[in-house]
Amino acid sequence: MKIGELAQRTGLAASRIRFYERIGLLGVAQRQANGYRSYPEEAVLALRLIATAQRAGFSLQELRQLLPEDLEQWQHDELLATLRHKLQSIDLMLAQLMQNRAELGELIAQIEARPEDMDCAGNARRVLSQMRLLGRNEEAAGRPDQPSS
Amino acid sequence: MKIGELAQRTGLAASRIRFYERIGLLGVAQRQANGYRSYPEEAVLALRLIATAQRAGFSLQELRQLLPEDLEQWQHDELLATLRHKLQSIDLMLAQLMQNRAELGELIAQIEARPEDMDCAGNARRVLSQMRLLGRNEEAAGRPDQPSS
DNA sequence: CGTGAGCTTGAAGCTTGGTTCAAGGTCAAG
DNA sequence: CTTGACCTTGAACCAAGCTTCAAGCTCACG
Repeated sequence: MKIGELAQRTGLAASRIRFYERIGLLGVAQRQANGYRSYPEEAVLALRLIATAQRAGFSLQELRQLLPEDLEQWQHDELLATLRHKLQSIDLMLAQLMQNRAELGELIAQIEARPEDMDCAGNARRVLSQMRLLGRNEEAAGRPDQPSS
Repeated sequence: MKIGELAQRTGLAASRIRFYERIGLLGVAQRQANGYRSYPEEAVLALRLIATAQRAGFSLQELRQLLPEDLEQWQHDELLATLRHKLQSIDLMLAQLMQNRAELGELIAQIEARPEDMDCAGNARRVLSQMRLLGRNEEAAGRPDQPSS
């Protein structure tokens, strides 16, 4: 398929696909006789993986390192090793994402921990101070500020 | 505390803290008589929160919108909704990645459990085509997305 | 007093991840 | 055989998110 179709099917701009090829994230595409790039079906999946991984927080740099070079001349053992390596890297992505998730969850919990406890002065103040701190950090804490350190 | 101490305690560069003030993500810091910025204790928490949220995938733009000036009348529901939406999208990424992982695991198992089947051309080709896809291409589940502006 | 560490400013620079543009070549339809 | 959609290239441009630089002020210490 030509780049336009690939772009349409992945939802990525053609310029972006060319860009990925330029920086070596995608292999060099085959060419038709007229010079047009020609992609196999799998390219759709490849690009979707890249997009997903990006959303998962991976830089293109990282992805380039994670995706091995030329599969054409792979031998069996080598292949298995690479696949397993890939599995590991996916696990790594998962770990990172789950950490992201946990951090976000924490954030939510902190903010959520305010509904009824509002009248609990201690908690309220804690939450409030965090909220305030989100707004403008320099207010409150009304003490003069001497060269403290 | 002065900016240097704040930087040290948050692990962020002082330039970065000034940058956040410049773009309005942090409120304007109070000044000591000599013109030095002076931060309250809470600034430490504020910056950590920002850093955490960033790691959780929020842009500074988003954070600025999420953390409006007058937190006093902050709409918790709105904020919580946004955070939860973010959480969902992380979960979606997780699901996609886990599917990738499962498929890859299957593939490895297939290849491993293939002592004699090698001469079965059909199977070999199927496996090979999948392998190829892992090389410069890779499979993924998911839908298109526009990660950046 | 002067030396160095730390603070100030604005402006310029850098990296990442692309998009846009200009100047073309290709191709199917009318 | 022209028109318009689609493709090619390299180079320029862009936004986000910082860092670095230059030039100067402040402050504690010996």
